[in-house]
Amino acid sequence: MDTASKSWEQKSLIGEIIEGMELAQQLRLSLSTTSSSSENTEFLVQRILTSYEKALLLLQLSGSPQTSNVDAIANVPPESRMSANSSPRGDDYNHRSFKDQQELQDVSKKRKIMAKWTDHVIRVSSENGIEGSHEDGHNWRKYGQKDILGAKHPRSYYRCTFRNTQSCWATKQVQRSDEDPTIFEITYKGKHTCSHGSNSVPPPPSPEQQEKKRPKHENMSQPQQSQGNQMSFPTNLRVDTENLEGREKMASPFSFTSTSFGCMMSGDDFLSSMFDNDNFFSNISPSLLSPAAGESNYYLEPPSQMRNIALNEQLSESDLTEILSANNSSTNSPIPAMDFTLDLVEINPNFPFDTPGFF
DNA sequence: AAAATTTGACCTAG
DNA sequence: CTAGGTCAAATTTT
Repeated sequence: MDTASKSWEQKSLIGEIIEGMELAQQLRLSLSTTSSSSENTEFLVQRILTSYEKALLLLQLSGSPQTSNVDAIANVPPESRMSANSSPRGDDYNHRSFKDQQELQDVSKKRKIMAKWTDHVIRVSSENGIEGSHEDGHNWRKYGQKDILGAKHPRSYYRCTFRNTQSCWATKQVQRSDEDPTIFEITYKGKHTCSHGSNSVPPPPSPEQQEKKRPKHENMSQPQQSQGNQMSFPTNLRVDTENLEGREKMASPFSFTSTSFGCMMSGDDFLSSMFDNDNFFSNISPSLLSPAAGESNYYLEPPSQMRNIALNEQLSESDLTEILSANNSSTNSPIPAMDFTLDLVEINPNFPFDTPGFF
């Protein structure tokens, strides 16, 4: 009950923070890569900030017990965002299953919310031999493969493993580059609504090699925890984020960009500016924003459903500590209502936090 | 046995 | 009709 929801918040929060961390690392990598486009970095920055915003929100919410977490989040947006987006269930395949009578209704509903989901492409190249490196921290299940006209390699389709359990409609497509077999273009569609931001089971990263699935030269002797999945980007792995969701959204990212990391701005300013930002709340629960969503009554499943895959995972200690200490040094804890007790230790005894002044 | 992948059929937009 | 995307049964992997 109480404990349950609490831990739900904690999980979400931690998930967000971790994601932000990972993204930050990607950004760093991207920055160090000679060929990083500003678009690319901007995109990453935006995502990072999003994560932190959400985390902050969660903190806020957990501070004020009145509001029921999610609802609160959904309502928070005062008047700024959701101008052009808020595109819930834009899924493409709801045709087959019930095309009897529901279809009609569904269609009318769909018209309303038909917009498109986030969509971005990144190019990943593993120039060394590190395949399976592309782990984005999510669990994907392959559901199809298609030969594409003119492309030498087939395109594979993945969707979130938790699609059914948590109605997470995120999907991605992976296409190997024609000439450079080392480069994969990964197109992400939709946002993850599942509770597995990046922490979850050790992802057996094996995106797209149907031709040669490298056996496992694995060593399961890692004394520590498994770790090393997503972010352990080998230095020669290039991630190239490219597009985007063609919208003006990217035009003016944020006002608090560069500052936010080293030392976020102080309290109120930060919070208010984060509300000014846009569309994030819209992804939190599409269904909340558009009741029309229909059949699914199971978005945001009850806490009970999420097992405790919580966070006993793999954050590379070194990195984590790095970031934490960085924050630490900046000393001003920006969050006003920061009484949140994040007992990571309880959740995960092995958690690498040695940082004394953690938070 | 359960979960994930393969793969050809099926569906829809253009 | 074609190409791209998805389904779902069969198959493989865990």
